[in-house]
Amino acid sequence: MDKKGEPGAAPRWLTPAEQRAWRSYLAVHFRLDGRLSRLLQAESGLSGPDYAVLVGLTDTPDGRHRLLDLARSVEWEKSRMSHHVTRMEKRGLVAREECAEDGRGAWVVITPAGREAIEAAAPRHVEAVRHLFLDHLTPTELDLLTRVFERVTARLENDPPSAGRSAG
Amino acid sequence: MDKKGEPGAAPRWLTPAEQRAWRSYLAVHFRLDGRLSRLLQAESGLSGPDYAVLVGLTDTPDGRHRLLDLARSVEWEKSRMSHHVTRMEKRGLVAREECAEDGRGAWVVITPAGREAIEAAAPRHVEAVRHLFLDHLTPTELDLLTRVFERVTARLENDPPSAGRSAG
DNA sequence: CGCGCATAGGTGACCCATCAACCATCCCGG
DNA sequence: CCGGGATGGTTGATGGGTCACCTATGCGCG
Repeated sequence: MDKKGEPGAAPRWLTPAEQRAWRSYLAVHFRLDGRLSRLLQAESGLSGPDYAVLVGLTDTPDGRHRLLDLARSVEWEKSRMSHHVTRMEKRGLVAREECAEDGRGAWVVITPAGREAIEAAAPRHVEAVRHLFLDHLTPTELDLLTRVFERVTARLENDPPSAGRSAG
Repeated sequence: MDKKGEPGAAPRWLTPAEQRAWRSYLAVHFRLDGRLSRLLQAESGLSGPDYAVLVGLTDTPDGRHRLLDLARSVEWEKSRMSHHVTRMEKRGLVAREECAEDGRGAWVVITPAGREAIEAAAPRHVEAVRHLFLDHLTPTELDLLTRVFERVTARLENDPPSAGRSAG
């Protein structure tokens, strides 16, 4: 990461403080991700994506969502959701149902087995999130982190993928 | 994410502030990741992992590392590194060489093409990291984030994967 | 009504990551 | 000098993610 010189386009390398910040972010990102998904898998037989889908489904009273809505709620593309639902269907965690109002549509419904799975998984997962992350922040830090990250997310959203900078 | 009641084991759900913090973290994580890797791919024809490998290789003067060292430097398992090196080898970005000192060993060496690739990619990538993330933090925030994240990483490291909590 | 575009969803190919073996070498003790 | 564990690295199966493309339905407009 620390490259020197190389002028010509004057790349503006990161300052040491920026580097450190960025690397610390990456480190948390990688480790936390790995730990949480391995725990989830080991303790509940669910992958991170499985968990996300089931959480998405349980936030509606009847445990059903249109496929694309569900995809949007966890920020996936429809094709990923379609593939994933197919796999989860085979494992009996969710089911597809036809949609009367819209002939092209499909409902994704959580099955009793799916409900059991997430009800077993959720408390442990929440514990892990606390234990591995939240518990190490003071309330002040938690608050600041929230504000910063919400701001970053907002900026990411009104800066459309292909614009912003650089000709490309 | 907001589940209620469900006593019996008294799961300690997240407080609203904690939920917000956690969700803001996840949002940044997903979006930033997606954006950065798509940019890298589009502008330089490198994936995130490709970039990480090349960066790892260029931090030594002769652009070579033992496979396992390289894996450790980017926090991968050896098998992932082996597979990835195989693919990058086919694309001419790196090469494998036999290791004289240790008969089982293998060197991974960056090729001239690899060097070109990363020298083209790095400035753009750094710009993107700034533009999408660092530029939205004040120096104070940057600093606090660094401290918090370094602390979290440290805790993750001395809390071994299978210990810490919960019977299982 | 019929054209055409937009939208909901599915599919297959390809790449990537993980896991569980596996092989070779090194090194230590006897 | 041999047996065995540790170490360095590879491989193949499998599940997951992305992309490009395809189908079918909905919907507006002339």
